[in-house]
Amino acid sequence: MQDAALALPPPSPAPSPVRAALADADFAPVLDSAPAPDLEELVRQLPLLRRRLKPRQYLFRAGQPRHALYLIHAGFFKTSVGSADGREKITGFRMRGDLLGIDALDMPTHACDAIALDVGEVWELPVGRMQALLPDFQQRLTALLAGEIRRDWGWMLALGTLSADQRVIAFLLDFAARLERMGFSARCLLLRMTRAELGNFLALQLETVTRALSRLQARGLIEVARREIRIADAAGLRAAMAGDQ
Amino acid sequence: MQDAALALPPPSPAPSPVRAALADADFAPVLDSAPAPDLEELVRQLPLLRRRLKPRQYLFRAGQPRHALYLIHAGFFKTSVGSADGREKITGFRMRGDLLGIDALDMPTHACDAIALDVGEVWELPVGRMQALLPDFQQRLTALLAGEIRRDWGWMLALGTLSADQRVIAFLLDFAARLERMGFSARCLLLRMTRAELGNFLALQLETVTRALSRLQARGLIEVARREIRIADAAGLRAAMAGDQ
DNA sequence: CGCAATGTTGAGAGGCCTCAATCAATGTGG
DNA sequence: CCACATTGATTGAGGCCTCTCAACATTGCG
Repeated sequence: MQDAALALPPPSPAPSPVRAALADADFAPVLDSAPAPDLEELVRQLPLLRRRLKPRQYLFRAGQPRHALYLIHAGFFKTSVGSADGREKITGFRMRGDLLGIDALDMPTHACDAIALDVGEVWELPVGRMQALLPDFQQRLTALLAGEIRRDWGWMLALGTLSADQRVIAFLLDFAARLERMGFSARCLLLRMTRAELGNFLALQLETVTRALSRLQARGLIEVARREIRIADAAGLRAAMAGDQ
Repeated sequence: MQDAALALPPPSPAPSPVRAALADADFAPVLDSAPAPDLEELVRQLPLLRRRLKPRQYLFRAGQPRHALYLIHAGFFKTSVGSADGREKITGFRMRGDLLGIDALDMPTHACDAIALDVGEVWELPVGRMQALLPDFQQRLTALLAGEIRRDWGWMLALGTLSADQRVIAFLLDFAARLERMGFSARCLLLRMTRAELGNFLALQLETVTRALSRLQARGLIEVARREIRIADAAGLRAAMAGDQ
């Protein structure tokens, strides 16, 4: 659901059984038969520790002891992994409703860095107590983990098969779809990350991101003003991502 | 643990708290305090359905109903995802001990294709019954899911920051490490996949893979004979991946 | 044995990277 | 309140790595 923008058309009436299984949206009707409420809705009453963060502040770092999971209540975050020789890769941009720290559920310490991109608030979920309070908490964790895997695979597919312009489009469409799910406008995006961070995530140099945005603007598909991006022609973007360069 | 080769040196005594948290090996001592037996060991007695596959045969395809999980008992497999417009990406090469299908645990249908690279045998694990039989089955699933996420992140980092030669080295070292864990030689690799499949996984063209292998051979680091690869200088490979080009 | 699939190597082109300069926005201190 | 430094974004020029297209060798199989 989160990456609906990545897997374009609906399941094709194609040769092999089914394709494009990455689009969780295809299965939404099935899953929604039991109207599952938000995790945030469920834990609203609980006396959770709430933590506020300033821009650029670390929520946690790889290697630090893992005390709990963190449900994002407000703000935007990035998660990243690093290698010993200094290389670094942003693994995702996270927003309200996302759960941070699940990737290290089986470890005593965190496996990635989590950094606030602006002011943010997270709710601390103690895993042990949660399982007692919410009977299906483990199920939810499993679903979130599996969903993260599919999301990662979707981006691996995108980064491995799309050109620079197409990757930027894929990001814009995905970001717009996620904002829309949160009730914001899907037309007017306010990027919370720098060009360098966007390039890191998309496996591009920051100059290439800038140039791609300029090209898309020149084609009349978007309007760029620093970190504010208006989507002028969503259909055109989708076509440009699937069709030609 | 599976990708020890990806995250090179041990945690650095560096500026920020800790780095290189991707190396599960760092945590092995902690986790091994409770000597966890293989999943295969645990289910050996159970009356599981065993399925044999021929080379190039699909175990399952994206979109097909998910009946169970599949524990690889013999052979090598690849998993891949596809987009509606025909792009495809191999998400991993799987071998004995790996569990196939967990990425769709929260869905009624599979989220990827699983294809045997040679003759193979899988054991069918019915999720529902497993949870009754093995009290910590859910825990194991969680660990496997989280491990897959970290593994994916490790490769996203590699593909996003390494050159063609370095990516090939990363693959060879990872493959060797996994074979060694299974009791095979870490010096003599028999690749089960074509150059095209390897290139797809590493986000390279097949010719680039061939050229990279040739260059590594010319530098005396490996010996290539079609799909048989002898690692002549493991330390040199590691240095070439971290250090220079 | 001949065909198909796979792997290797070469030549050329192109997309992205690297290096560099410029500009805008922000905030800091005198 | 403004000079100044800092950060981030944009654009240009040139080079290199990888891709593309092609030919050829090798292996395996019907």
